[in-house]
Amino acid sequence: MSNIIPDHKFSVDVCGIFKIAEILNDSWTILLLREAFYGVTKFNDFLENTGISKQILSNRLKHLIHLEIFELSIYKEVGVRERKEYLLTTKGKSLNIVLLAMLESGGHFIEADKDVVKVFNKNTDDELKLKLVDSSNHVIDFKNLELKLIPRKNKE
Amino acid sequence: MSNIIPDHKFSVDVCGIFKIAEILNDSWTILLLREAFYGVTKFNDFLENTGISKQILSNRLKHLIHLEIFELSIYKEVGVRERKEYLLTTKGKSLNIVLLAMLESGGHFIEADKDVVKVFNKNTDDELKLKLVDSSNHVIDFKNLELKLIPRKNKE
DNA sequence: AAGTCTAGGTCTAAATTATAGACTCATGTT
DNA sequence: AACATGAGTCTATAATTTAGACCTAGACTT
Repeated sequence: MSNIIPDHKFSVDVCGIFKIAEILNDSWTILLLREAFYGVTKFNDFLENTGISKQILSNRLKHLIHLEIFELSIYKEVGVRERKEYLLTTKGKSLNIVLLAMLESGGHFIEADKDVVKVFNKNTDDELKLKLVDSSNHVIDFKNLELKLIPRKNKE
Repeated sequence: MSNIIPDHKFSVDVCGIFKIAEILNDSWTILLLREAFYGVTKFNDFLENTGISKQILSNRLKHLIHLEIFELSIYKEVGVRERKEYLLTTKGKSLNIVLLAMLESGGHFIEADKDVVKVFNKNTDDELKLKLVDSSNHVIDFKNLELKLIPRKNKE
């Protein structure tokens, strides 16, 4: 079987992949979210960690705020000038699953002789993988997967 | 806690997220992979389903072949001209987890009154979610997660 | 009080990329 | 022979990115 999600085709506006494609418009945005998930919040830190230009950073942050992925927060410590922070909203944090999937999947594209970052249970040191689980937390194989369109329209 | 992956910061070339950012250079690439996962294989089908231009489609397909995500396959049925197919390689299929994460997470960005696509167990109709599981397939909460750098360098 | 430093930007010109649409070219069909 | 189709390429225009100079307000130094 060639494709993982066979015999399904949904219109563009009901498929979350399309929404994410709109959000992750370019690879800078992915890198900014990566920084955010690593805990970065400040303009200059995004700048230095990613090598993005100020112009693009400014545009992308505005866009991500507009999408309610980041929110702007001003914080002030005594004796220090106030600083701006770009914080992930709840909606923004919901993207963590995408970042974790990228971390896991991207490992396959790192050269075999390079070190690689993986995810572990910090209590047991067991390596963790993303899998599909049902409502009882049982792992379900990809081949038993089906996509369905859930209607949410308010009709009158 | 603000960030899901606190107190970690790895250099760019050991983090799979960076690799994926390189691969998903623009949103067309995400949409092409989406089509591929839905089973599309032909140039013209990618063209019609996504609205991408021929030029960009041609470039992106070449790039994805270079990355070993797609492979070119020629197939021929009797009495019909031979056709080209762009098939996902094993490496390409390893991106399915990212697409599934996008599907799940992207649902949060679809307007509340719009229909939305979700993932189900086709045998039981139970809704499926992506979660981190350990080697015994036990679900582990995000807050018990830790990132570690796995050395793979061949030293002599 | 004058000058300096810093965070978080904006402005500008040049280089790069994207886009639409016309064109190509080989293989099949009528 | 004429036409259709798949899978592209070519070209000119439009839009984006990039690097780097410039800006501004608040705090610090002297």
